[in-house]
Amino acid sequence: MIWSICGATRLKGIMRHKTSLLREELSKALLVALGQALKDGAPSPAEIDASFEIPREEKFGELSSNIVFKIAKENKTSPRALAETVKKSFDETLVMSPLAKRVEKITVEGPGFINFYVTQSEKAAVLFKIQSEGERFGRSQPAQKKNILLEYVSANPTGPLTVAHGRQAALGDSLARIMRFRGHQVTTEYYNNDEGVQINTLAASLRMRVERLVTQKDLDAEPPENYYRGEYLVEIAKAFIEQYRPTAPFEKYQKQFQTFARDLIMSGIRKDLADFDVHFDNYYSQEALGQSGRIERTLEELKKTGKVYESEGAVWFRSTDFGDDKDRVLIKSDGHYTYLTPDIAYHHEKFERGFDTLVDILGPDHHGYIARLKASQEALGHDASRLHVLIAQLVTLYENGKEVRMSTRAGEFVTLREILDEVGRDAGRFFFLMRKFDAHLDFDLALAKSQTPDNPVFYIQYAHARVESIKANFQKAGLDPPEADGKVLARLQSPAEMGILRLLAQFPEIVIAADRTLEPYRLVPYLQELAAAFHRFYADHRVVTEDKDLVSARMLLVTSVQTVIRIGLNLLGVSAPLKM
RNA sequence: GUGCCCGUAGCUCAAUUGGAUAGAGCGUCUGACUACGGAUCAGAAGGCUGCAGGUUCAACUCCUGCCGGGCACACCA
Repeated sequence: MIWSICGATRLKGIMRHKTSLLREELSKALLVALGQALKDGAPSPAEIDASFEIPREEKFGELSSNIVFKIAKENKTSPRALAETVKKSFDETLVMSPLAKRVEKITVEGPGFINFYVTQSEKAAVLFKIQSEGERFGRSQPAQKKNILLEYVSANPTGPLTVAHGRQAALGDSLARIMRFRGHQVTTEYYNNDEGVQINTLAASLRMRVERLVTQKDLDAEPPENYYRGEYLVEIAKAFIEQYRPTAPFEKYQKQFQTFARDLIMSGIRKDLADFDVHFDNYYSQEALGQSGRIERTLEELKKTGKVYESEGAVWFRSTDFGDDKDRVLIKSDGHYTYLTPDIAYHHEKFERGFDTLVDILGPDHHGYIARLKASQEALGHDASRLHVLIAQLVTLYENGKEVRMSTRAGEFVTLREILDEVGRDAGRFFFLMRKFDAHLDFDLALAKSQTPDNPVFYIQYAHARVESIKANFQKAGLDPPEADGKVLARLQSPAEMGILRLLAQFPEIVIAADRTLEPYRLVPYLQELAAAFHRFYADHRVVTEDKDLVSARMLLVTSVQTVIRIGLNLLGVSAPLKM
């Protein structure tokens, strides 16, 4: 049970609902001050709001505005001089304003930054907010609620998931969590390439393995170049033999070859994903798409746009009209579709299902694919800027400083399953998400496995567990439930405590940024910093003491840290253990 | 050759998307436990942000040209 939301804390504060509005209040006050300083040519409220930022360093206050830089020139004054005038005017009105209780002072620094410093009670008020909102803290309403289809992993069922897919899975799942947390409507989908050339190749590869096993010939020979060559197919071949007891001629099993490996591999993929705690709302079958006739209909629609032509016996899409660097084949001269064609129909269908935003997560080999896919949707009348294609870059595994070879032999690779077995779900996910998805990722297996403070996952999780033991200690002491009001919270004064308050207040902004940029990794350095601030506090502040008010205040502080760490880890898909 | 991404401390990466004295972790060196979990904490050293120009009040960030690395450039999927 979560201590803070089971009613143990009584909030007597009267400032509970004020905190979120401070920025707006300051915005208004600044506008007034600017109006007096300038007489005409004052910026719009939106411009002022956009000029606010959270200063990197604590000594520059809680909020900072760079508005004067934008308007000093057209007003023929220096930024610094304008800022001073604004400050003067602001100070004069502040005295009589209700803001006086919340804003301690404003200063002009550097070339003209206007910095706002808030009062201790204002800073501490974030604790009320966290206590009352609980697990929903940080969930600010997006300006625009989106209805998003997030497609990710979508690995061909021709082999087990690799580390690369693991990264995509971690990224997609975390993004879904973040977007949902923010209030967007999200549907997750796995596009299953369950028919086509690669499945035919898979069938042929399986047949070869079965034939070799049954006839006991060429068992150690390298499979042909274009076949799937992984050892996993030998296992599948054994299962096939177990089930069908095949005998020559093997042609008669063609249908079984076609589906057996595919379905077995797909169920393995689903199992891996489930163990990685990744779940999809839909699995979308390409085979079903083909049978529905949608591909043909989409082709007809494309033809009507006049962007389709025939040449050299093939059917082409004039994607160059939409910025692609060359036209693309839709139907090969042998009559088969290219890979692109069903995918165009699939994305068209996604838009037609009513989603206003599509997000695809693809591997780095799909880089050149984006332009043509966007071109096709543009041609079909969709807004291509609503299709976001994220390319998750490659993962290199290291163990004790040495690279773990991705392919020692043809068809051999490190699987997601191995990562799960080696380092576990939490560390696996965390490490996959630690870096920007479009940057190459170095994954240190030894570090991920280690249970020392060097390992960022353990460092953060430990902070969460540590709060739990403080709570246990508090209960053991048999103290009354903490009571909190402004007077009690005023006891939080030390730099370590103020640093934590500052970080807690920033959490909502971090979530917004992660959502806007589709970058879950932004939570990682934040959580590391929050955990570090907590450990620092812990080192020289005792929570459970004889001082009743101080105990209340600090209990509120540490449980708030625990709540925010839990929310943050949860958004990454990493567990927040109470004991380790 | 063309297009996209990247070049920041010895190593792995940040930098609020154009803001203030470029920050963390690891590694190196020096310290702290009869206290709620030392699975922790404090301190030091370490930089011409690949190079050269340009735009700006302000450039790691944007523009141009080089140098170095990665990826993509199929009637493959």
